[in-house]
Amino acid sequence: MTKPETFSKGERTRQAVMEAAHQLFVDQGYAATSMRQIADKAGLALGGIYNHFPTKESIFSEVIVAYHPFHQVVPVLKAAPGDTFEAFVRNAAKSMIAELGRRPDFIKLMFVELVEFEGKNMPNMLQTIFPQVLPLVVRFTDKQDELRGIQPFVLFRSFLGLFFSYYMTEFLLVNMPANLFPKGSLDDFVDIYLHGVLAQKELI
Amino acid sequence: MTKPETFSKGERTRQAVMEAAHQLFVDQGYAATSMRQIADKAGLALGGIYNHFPTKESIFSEVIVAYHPFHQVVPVLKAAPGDTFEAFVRNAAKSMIAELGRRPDFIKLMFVELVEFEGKNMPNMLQTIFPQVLPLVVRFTDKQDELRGIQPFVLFRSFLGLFFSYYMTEFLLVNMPANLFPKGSLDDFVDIYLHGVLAQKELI
DNA sequence: AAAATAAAAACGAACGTTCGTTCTTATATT
DNA sequence: AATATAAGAACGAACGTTCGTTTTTATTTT
Repeated sequence: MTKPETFSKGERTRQAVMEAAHQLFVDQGYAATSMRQIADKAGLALGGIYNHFPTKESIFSEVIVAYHPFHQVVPVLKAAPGDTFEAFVRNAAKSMIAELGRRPDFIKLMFVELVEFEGKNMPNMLQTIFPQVLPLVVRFTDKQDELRGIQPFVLFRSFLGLFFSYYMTEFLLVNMPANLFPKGSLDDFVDIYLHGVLAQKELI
Repeated sequence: MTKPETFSKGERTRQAVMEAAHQLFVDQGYAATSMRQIADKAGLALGGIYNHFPTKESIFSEVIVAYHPFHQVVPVLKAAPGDTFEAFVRNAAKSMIAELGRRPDFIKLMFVELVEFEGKNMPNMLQTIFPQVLPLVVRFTDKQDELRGIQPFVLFRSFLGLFFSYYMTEFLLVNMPANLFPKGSLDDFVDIYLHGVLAQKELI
């Protein structure tokens, strides 16, 4: 008598609504997406949605939480193996980019929230995730002896910033006409970061 | 009789409409901003707008072009002084962050466009700016002898990425509750970048 | 197992409101 | 006098939400 493997009818359409809404929000933004579009895409009538969600905003709230990429990214960073700082960075960067790469919708979703809900009291992606992400800074403190005495927070922030920007530009380059900007390799970025923070010593 | 210093009445209200629209788009996004709000903020009646702009979209197009931050950033990067690569990077980073800091609306405006107009054929900020930005890569090629043999494009992209992410996180941290993340200093980022790309040698 | 009852879910028309745009009329500007 | 601009009422379409009702699913009673 464990958790039922089969979802109830209600639960299934609830999921369908959220998935449809997620796609539309990512494609068009929040305000430009209508309840009718959501209903059509989810395959039910307009009024039926309101058996599962009280308002349009509540759908967005739940989508934000459910499709939060840190559900995948945080554990990956937390568990990235590596005896040395270098090994950790190489593994962590690769895993993080790989996980994010599976979620090309993430940036759009984050931007939609930033653009259309900033200032309103909504479950904020960044605010809700910072408490989760912050403990990861320990992984940048316990190998201090190999580094050039940079503050752990700066280490962490530059790590996230550099590789997030790699992910973001990679995403943007895909949507560019022609290859104005040649795609790069992640290894180059890892290389730059490691040379940037490690004490002068041999690198692999 | 050169260009008139005094703007005609029409030109002045035209500017007022654009400024009002810009503020509202940045605050609320495009779809969530109504023509009536724009009219109110610009201080004229709804119908009056249509003497100057044919559609709401046309207002957005012109706002995008007029408020494009690269009008300030590109020249700054192009002219950043520096005999050595290190001096150039230090000056360029500082100037770029300073210029962007004067335009906290930029990120929002870029995101609004990305979120609400991607796919539609509009004057795209990134697409129109890449041709302008691309020539700047030469500043990363003519000092190759000081560097560790990294491809110029990778140099450039990691430079932009690292410092743009610095700017963006600085922007986000301001809108954060409390100081979950301590603010950093730009110098740390410059330091990391320089160690990351320079050949092993003394740094200032 | 069958029948009766309750609960959940789906429907689609209709509500009042707001949207972008157009139109007509009045007022400044030149 | 001619032109450009402002005003604001009017338009139909679309918006999010509510409504009463029907249909489906689940639970209880025989």
